[in-house]
Amino acid sequence: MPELCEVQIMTENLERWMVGQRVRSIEVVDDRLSHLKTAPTGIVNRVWRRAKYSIVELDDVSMVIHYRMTGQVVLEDENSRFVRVRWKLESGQSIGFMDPRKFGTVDVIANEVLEQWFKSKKLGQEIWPTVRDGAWWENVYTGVKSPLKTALLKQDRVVGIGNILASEFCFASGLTPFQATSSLTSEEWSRFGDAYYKRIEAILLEERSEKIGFLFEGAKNPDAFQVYGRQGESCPSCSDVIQKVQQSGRATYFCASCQPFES
DNA sequence: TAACTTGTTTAAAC
DNA sequence: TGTTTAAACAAGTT
Repeated sequence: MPELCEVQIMTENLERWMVGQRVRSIEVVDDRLSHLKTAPTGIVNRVWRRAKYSIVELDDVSMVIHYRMTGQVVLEDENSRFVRVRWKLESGQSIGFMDPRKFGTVDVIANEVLEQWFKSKKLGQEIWPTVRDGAWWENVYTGVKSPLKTALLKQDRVVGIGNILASEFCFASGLTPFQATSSLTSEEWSRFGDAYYKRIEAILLEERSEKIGFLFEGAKNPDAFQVYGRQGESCPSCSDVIQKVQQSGRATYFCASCQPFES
């Protein structure tokens, strides 16, 4: 479930591993990614993130990685499993795209059309590292009536928030996930603006490493997650119990005391 | 075993 | 038209 924080960390890792290095060959393991067999190799000039994508930029083309549910990039070792494609570097190192459920994608896009390619995805605005204040959030969700938590998942407004961060941000700002987005006051948006950034920073701090712990089998969610996956546990800021409900077909976690809903 | 998990796209509904 | 919701899809885990 890589979202903004995890994609950011994996992008930083790819940057450290690959920039300035020559990709000597690309080894396709999963035939769904056979289009990578003919992808150009060469020096990696830049690695950057947009929304939940990592972009590995060579001279003429970029490889655009989307992790979906279970994708990860790792510096391969003997423990690497579920590798669908690997990039062999001149240094001898191998970068693997591990993806057990195979939902992830790696597109090869010519640099000259990359901007257009992203434009077709109709992606919204970034919320990190640029700090967005309450007025910005209020403005970006103008005209959105759906419940707050559902609205946060709309990638055409704001990118990077997935089902985990959506619950986390609501909790951190003391807002109910069920409130109509259009009914939030400026004061509430202001609280949201203060809270979300701190949550991202805290999660980045805890998760930043060569491997994202919670993405691996059997691993526990980070302590930095305050409500996600914690149904039945006690709320970190009061004595109430964290609840889990279905909202628009997705799991939503919240504390009814800290995030009261009065309709 | 079948339900559950997710981000994204498409279709349908409002 | 713009917005919202539901369904569908991928495949492995429980």
